[in-house]
Order: sequence, then C-alpha cells, then structure tokens
Amino acid sequence: MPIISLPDGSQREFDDPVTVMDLANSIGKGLAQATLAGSVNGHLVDTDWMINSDAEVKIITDRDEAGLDIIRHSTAHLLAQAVKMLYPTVQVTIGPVIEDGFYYDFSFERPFTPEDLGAIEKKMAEVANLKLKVTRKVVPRDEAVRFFREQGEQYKAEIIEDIPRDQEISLYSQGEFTDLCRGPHVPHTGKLKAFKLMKIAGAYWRGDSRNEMLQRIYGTAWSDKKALKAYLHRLEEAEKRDHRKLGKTLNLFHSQEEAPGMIFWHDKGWRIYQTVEQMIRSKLSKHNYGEVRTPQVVDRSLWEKSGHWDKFGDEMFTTHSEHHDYAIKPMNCPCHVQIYNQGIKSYRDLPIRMAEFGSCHRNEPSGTLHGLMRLRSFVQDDAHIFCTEDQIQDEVSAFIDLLFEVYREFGFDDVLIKLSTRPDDRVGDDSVWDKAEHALELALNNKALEWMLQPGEGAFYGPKIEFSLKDCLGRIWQCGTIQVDFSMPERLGASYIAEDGSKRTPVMLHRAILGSMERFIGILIEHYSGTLPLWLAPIQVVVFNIADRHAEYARKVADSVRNQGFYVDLDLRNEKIGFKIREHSMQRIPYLVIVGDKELESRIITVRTQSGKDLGAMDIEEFYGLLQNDIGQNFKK
RNA sequence: GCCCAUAUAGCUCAGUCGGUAGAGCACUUCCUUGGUAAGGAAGAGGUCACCGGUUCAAAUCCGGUUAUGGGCUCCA
Repeated sequence: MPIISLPDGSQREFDDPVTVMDLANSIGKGLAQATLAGSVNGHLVDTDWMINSDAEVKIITDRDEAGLDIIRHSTAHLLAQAVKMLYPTVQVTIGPVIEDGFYYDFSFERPFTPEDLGAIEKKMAEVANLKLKVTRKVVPRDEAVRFFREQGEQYKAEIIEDIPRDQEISLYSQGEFTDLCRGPHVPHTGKLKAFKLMKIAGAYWRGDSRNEMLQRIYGTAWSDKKALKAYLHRLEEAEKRDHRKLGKTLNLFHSQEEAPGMIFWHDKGWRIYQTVEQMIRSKLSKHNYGEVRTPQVVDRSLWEKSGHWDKFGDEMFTTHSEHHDYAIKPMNCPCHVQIYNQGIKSYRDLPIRMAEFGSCHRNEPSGTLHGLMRLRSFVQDDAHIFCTEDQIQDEVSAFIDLLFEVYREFGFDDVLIKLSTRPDDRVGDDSVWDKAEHALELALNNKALEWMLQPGEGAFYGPKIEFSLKDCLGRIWQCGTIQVDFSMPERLGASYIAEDGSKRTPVMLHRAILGSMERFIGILIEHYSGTLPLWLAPIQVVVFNIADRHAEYARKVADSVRNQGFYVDLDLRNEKIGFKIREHSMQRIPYLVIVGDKELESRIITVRTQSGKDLGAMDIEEFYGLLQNDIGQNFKK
C-alpha cells in the first residue's frame, strides 16, 4: 500500500503497487499524455516502473530538463535503430546525450555520406511514427554478452564486460532493435517528434587515438518542432558572429596557405590588439609586475634542461646555425628564469613578478588549427611569479582578483573555472604535488568561486587553475591560467637566500589572464558580434558630408575629434548619406557624424549611433563629452 | 596526426550529361550633390588551390599535395 508524495507536497495512497504511468493517470489525463519518465526517490525510471513502497515521486515531462535529456537519449537509440535497419552490417557502440542533442558512434566498412544522413533521418521519422513500445529488461551479464556476440556486436560485448560486477545489465528494445542501456527512455517512439541529424565526424573508439576510428553521427532533438526551429535559428545567428567571418568583413586580419596557423593582422585588427595589450600593460604595472622581453630563438640545451625538449620536441620549430641546434621558443618560462638567475636574490626580493607579451611558436598538429583560437604562432600575456611557498596563497589569490577585474572590464561574466590535478606523466614528488594542489584549491574556496575538478589534467610540472570563456557556438576555450611549478626553478638552478642564510629554491607561478592575445581577441569579436565597445573599436567615429560643399567643414570636424585622441575616419565620397550610413553601420562604427548645410551654417554636428539611434544636433564640445562618457571607467587609449 | 567534407573574380556564390566561365556586391569612368541602412549607366576583372593522369576535349572524371571547415586525439 504505497503512499506517494508529490513535489507539491500532496500525498496519494494506493491499495496496490502502481507504475509511474498509473500515478500520472490518477493525477490527470493531460499529464499522463505528457509523461516521459518518472523520478522515484531521486532516481530516474521508465513510465512502467513499478512503485512498490512509499516514495517521493515526480512525473517527468518535456518541460523538465531531465525530460529533454530522455528525449535526446531515446532519439540516439532511434538513430541506431534506423542505421541498423538500413545498413545491417553496422556495429553500434555508444550514443550519449550532449548539450542540445546527442551523438551515436558506429563502426561501418564504408564512410557515411550526406545522402545516407538524409535516408537515416527519413527512416527515423518512419519508426517514430510507428509509436513502437520501448521496453526494459534486466538480464544476466553472460546472457547479455552472448546476445550481442551472436549479433556480431563486438563493441557492445566489450562494453558490458567492462561494467562493474555489482551493476545490473539492462537492455532496451523497440521493435526489432535492442540496445544496452541504463535508461530511462520514453514510453514509445512516438514521443520523438522534433529531431535533425547535424553532421558526420570521426571519433576514436573509447576516445583513444591508438584505437580504430569510428563514425560519429551528431543530432539534435527537442520537445517539439518549434523548439527545434528556434535552435536551428540560434545556430544560424551564431554563425554570423564567427570571428573568422567578421575578421574578413571588418577587415581585421587574415591567414593564408603560406603561413598556416599564423595571422596577418591588418591595421584595424592590430589596433584592437594594441588596445588590449595596453590595457593589460596598465593593469600589470598597477599590480607590481615588471615587463621583460626575451629571445625568440634559444639553444636546444635550455629546452633539454627545462624538460620541454623531451616532452614536446616534436612540436617545436627548430633551426640550426654554426653547430648549434636552436628551438623557436614555444614558451617563455625558461627565459624568465634566466633573467631571475642574473645576480643573487634575497628572500627580501620575493615575490618577483615578471611579465612578457611573449611571442611563442608551437608546431601544432594541422587538424587542431582553428581561426584565431588555436594557432602555431601566438602571443601570451605571460608572467611568472617567483615566490616562497608561504607566498603562494596570497599570490594566487591576488591573481584571481586581477583576472576577474580584467574580464569584467572586457564584458565577460560567464567564466568557467577548472582545477586540474596531477597527470600520469609528470615530474616531482607526490608530497610536492599534494602541497601545490592544496594551495590552489584553498585559493578558490576562499573566494567562494564555483569550480570543477579535472583529475589528471594538470601540466607535467604542476597543477593548474584554468579560466575558460565560450565562443559563439558554445565551444569552450581556455584563456586564463595559473599554474604552480615546484620543478622548473630547480631544474634551471634558480635560488634565493633565505632569512637564515640558507640557499633555497623559489616556487614559480606561471600565469596568464588572456592566455593568447589572438584567442582572446577572437572571443571578444564573437562576444560582441563585432560591435566592440567604444574603447576597443578600431575606428570610433566616421565623419561624412552630405554634398561636396561640406567637405572642408567635415575635414575640420574630423581633425578636431582626432585631436581629442579618438580614431576617426573621414568619408567625403560622392555618395548619398543613406549609402554611407549603411556602409559604416555594417562596419560597426560606434558613432557617425553627419555634416550638411544645417551643420555648416550653425557650426554644429549631427550624431548617429551604430545601433541606429539619432542623437540629433550638438556642438562638437558636447560630442567630446559624450565620447568620454561612453568610454567611462574603461581603459583609455 | 586521424575521419569526413570543401577549394571558381577582391567578397558571397551559380556553373546540368566532360565541349573552353557567370551573377550580385566591391573596383574604375561618367551622370547625379542627394538629410539617416543600397541613385543610375558603362567598363575592367579568372592558370577554376597546386601537381599529375584519363580523354579529341577537364572547373567538371581519377590519383596525389596543400589549405580551409566540422569532429576526434593533443594542447608546455
């Protein structure tokens, strides 16, 4: 006689055990129709799950996030079913839910084509329309392995063998198709009404590049057609913000075949770059960093000592001259230690904060290059802090404050924080790793920041905190980082004299706020859809005339605004103002200044904003004030 | 690096069965001097990414290379 408690606090008593669907029916027909699954004492279960005893139950519909996940997961099964129906020799593997959709990995003797994708999608719709009942069955492990082996599904059999002994094996069937799955799933395939297959990609079996490559089909699924359409529209809009597209249309930068993974910055793009650099430089000087500059080409022996040659030799660009092997520097830290090592340091000198806009070259694998985000030539807003163990906490804490100050000024609030701990392949004693990981964790917790743990993802010399931002398609890119390093100072012979006169090895903190200048600018462009705030805009004002007779006055106006320290363009072309407004608006110029008869006569100007707002007539002094006000507290050039 | 796709004018893109290249925008010249998101006309512009093969004939078919795009792996 189960008593069932519902989320609204009400209770229902039943004489006999009931299924989730029975419960939904007892509440209301409409609810029952919308029911996808249930949550019994916090566990997600199918609609035919039998509730035997008292429980807290929530009915899951497509209004719940969990419901949408179930739809996506069931759509992945539907995809696998359709693929097996069309291509019986395919082997299925796994098909999890991801953000906005799902994927399923298949093993097949030939590549799937875009035409296949269309056929599969059609078959999926057919099967969905059959409203096939989805059933769950728990089977003994051996039976499950035998079942999949008989069907030639070697991958599935392998997965089952790896499931811990204490977990039960459940199989889900719909029509002729049966898949290993923990569930839950929708009650029948008719619940799957709005999906689309998006793309085909390669993916390694079990995510290991030594394994064979499978074919992954990505799809998206939603509770209804309207939501699907809205999602596809969102994707289209996001693509318009792509920094590579905007880099071209706004004439900011390009790259070409002769220098893959490297950027040709055009004047407008370089101006953004320099503004970003100057902003960081001013922050660093306020936070007591010194700026240095180190060589681009450094003898191989230094990279051997630092350990990088051994680990990253293949990804370093090298050159040779007069019996010496050199590497184009892939990072700045060993060079900074060389500066530190000049002269004897006292504990009184620490912490030493050494910054460099360090140009680095790494021969990244060709398949990893991506616009401004992943390059072979990039500049880090790098700095190294040499300090004592006791100073780590304060320095990490101060860095996090500085980072958030900078991110806020650039307009970023959505920052993903991850703490990465010791990898398998590493240097240094475990006791040292313990200390370093603890220091980072403490610094984060003291600030009450939300963060994720990434076990095993640390650098080979120490643990790190990563600060990531999202691009327009939701892809996550690491920008800021701070890493504790107990190893490199020792390897490269850095030391200081402690209070007691003994010689000690300093701790080194590697840190970057933006990460790579290029990547950060890429994210900035996408964040603002190219419409940068006034202080970052490479051209801030365009002055244009209505007819030739206003040219001289327009020139004077442009000169005076330029003399106030703003970036101003002058457009005296023989074109209608509608044309000029359209063109400069599309070029994302923050302010358009228009002069014609009226303005010439009264010695005033008319101002229009990028977003199309007409600010009307004003005198030029008033305009300066308006510009200053817009820049506000932000960094001034 | 691996899987799949793509590469045509400065840009965005058409180009059917293999028969010698096309549009819009941009550019140049001329007309127009116009008040808030495209005024009009004419002209010029191409080794169809590169190398090779098949063919009487290749932008088109085949092979290779390079780059780019989407993923995977990697990322000091």
